[in-house]
Amino acid sequence: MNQKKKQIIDAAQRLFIKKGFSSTSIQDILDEAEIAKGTFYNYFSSKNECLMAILELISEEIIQERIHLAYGKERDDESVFAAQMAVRFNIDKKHNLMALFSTVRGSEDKDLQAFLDKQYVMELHWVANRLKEIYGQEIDSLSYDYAIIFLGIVQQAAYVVKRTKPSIDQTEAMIQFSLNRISSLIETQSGVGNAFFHEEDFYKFLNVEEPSLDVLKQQIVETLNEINEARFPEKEYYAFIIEELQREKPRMVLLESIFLTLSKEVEGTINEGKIRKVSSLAWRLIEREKRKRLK
Amino acid sequence: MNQKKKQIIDAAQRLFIKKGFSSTSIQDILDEAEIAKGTFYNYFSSKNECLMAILELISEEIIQERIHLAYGKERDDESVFAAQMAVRFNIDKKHNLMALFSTVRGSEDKDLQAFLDKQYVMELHWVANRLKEIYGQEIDSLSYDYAIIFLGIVQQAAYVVKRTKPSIDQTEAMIQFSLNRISSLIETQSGVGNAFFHEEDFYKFLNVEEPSLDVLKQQIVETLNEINEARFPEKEYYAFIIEELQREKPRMVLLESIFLTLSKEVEGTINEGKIRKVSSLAWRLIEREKRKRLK
DNA sequence: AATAAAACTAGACTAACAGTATAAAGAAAT
DNA sequence: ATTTCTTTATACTGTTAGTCTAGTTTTATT
Repeated sequence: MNQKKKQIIDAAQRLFIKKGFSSTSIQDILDEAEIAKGTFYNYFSSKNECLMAILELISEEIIQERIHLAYGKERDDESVFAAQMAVRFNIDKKHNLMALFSTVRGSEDKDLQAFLDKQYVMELHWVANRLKEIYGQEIDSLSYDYAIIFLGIVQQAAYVVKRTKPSIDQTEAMIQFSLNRISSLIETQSGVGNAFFHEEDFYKFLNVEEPSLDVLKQQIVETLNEINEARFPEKEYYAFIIEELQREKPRMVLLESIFLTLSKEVEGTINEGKIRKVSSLAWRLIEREKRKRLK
Repeated sequence: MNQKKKQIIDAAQRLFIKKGFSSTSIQDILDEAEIAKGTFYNYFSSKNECLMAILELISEEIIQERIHLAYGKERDDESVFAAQMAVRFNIDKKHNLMALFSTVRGSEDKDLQAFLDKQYVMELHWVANRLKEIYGQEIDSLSYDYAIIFLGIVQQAAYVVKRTKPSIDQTEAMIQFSLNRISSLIETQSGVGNAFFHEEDFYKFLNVEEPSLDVLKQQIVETLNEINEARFPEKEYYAFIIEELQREKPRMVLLESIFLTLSKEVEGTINEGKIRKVSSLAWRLIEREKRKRLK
């Protein structure tokens, strides 16, 4: 990411945390970032867009952290899932984001609304798939029902906990509470009744086709090419990844491992952002491949 | 309620529905209500306060409607509860309030936040008590857990339904879905494990003591006295209520019936608002008495 | 090194807005 | 009849988002 843009985002984030979103004026951001107004509007067309950029970064951070947590562990390990769920709350806490998110939840800005809906559905997909991995493929048709119920419990519990016991960190306990309830639900009525929610519903409302595997691959290669320059020591990684993706059956295990190393390698460098992006693309690819092979 | 105040609230509500909360300026409200700026600030110190007044009215409307639905029915009738839950969604729909509520959910205004928290906790209390009535007093210690889970499911489902199938009215189906899940949860694990949430937690965070029965009675009498003027035909009702409340053991069944008739009687008159308020106070009183007698 | 293109700065400017203040007209109460 | 409260109309202050322009600095290209 561009240095100025990063500078703006950092400043904005500091201020949003400190003063809240709506009490932070654009002028405040200009002062904090020590840039001119024109520069700001060169990168963002509004405060909302700046906010979206921040939220996107955080979202990538969450995905990244979840990958690390899962690495090397069994996919049906419930405690891994619990830890992965906790990531969102911890990162929110770290960035004091709760307030930010809710600021934005009720915005009347169409773009922002669409952006949040999209993030929400991505989370929903992820939860549904993880539940399937943990409780078995037989819950398949009900996995979205369960995902919605689970997210409902977690969010509601978080809301209440935050207001009743803001001092103590109850994140773990709260997630465990929600997990107990959802697993109790799943165990007693798996396969019973019809699903109320279906995967297809979400594609429709997101207005996106699930991208094909080939499209995903191409996006990864493209992004890699953008950063693939001789002077970087990670050059071999990039070459390998691109090569591997061309294969008939890319060895996903290898790729997963490479991305993990790579994302540590570039931590703090200029490429961090792009690698994070490419890595989250790759993760989706890997997920999809695994699912395909299960069927 | 004062005529000018009502005029302002009506205008504001129309505009909030039409244009959204944050896109409605105070000037817009002045134009719509055909009043001067000074008048507005005479009644509300900000747009937020005006909004709170609107939300409060709606909240009373919901309580009122729920009372009507329950009247004469068994307290453990699940379908009554389903209908009562639907009230909130239908009224929200009627006033196009979904947007309004979420607009406000993330506000950084302290007062507004406190106001919403309070409304939320009142809803939570109500749900917890209704669940106890429906599924038996033995779920007692867990009733807040269940209430939170239930509200979580309902809200999440509503959020998703609104985005996936905004055209069809799925309110009933969605509530039934949530009810099925919560009753399945309750039946399979009632009495098992410790409660995660407790009634006391909410008193603490609301910074309110649960008002004593006497305080409730007093509030009712006071409000009644404010409207108890000779020229109103409902004079006998008021006198009777006040008298009945003085008794050692007020006959709650009588009072409930009187309030029901009374609230119909004053519909559309100048006293409607006050009666609604007094009626919701009385309802809490009646609830409390019934609970006391069960123990 | 010269030049062209871009990114950036500083600040002026407009328009919308919240909220305060005031003076005068009108209504209600005593 | 007089006082008190409410309402109006309008002016004023101060803040904000966003546009625009003219000039400067940085970066890439030849």
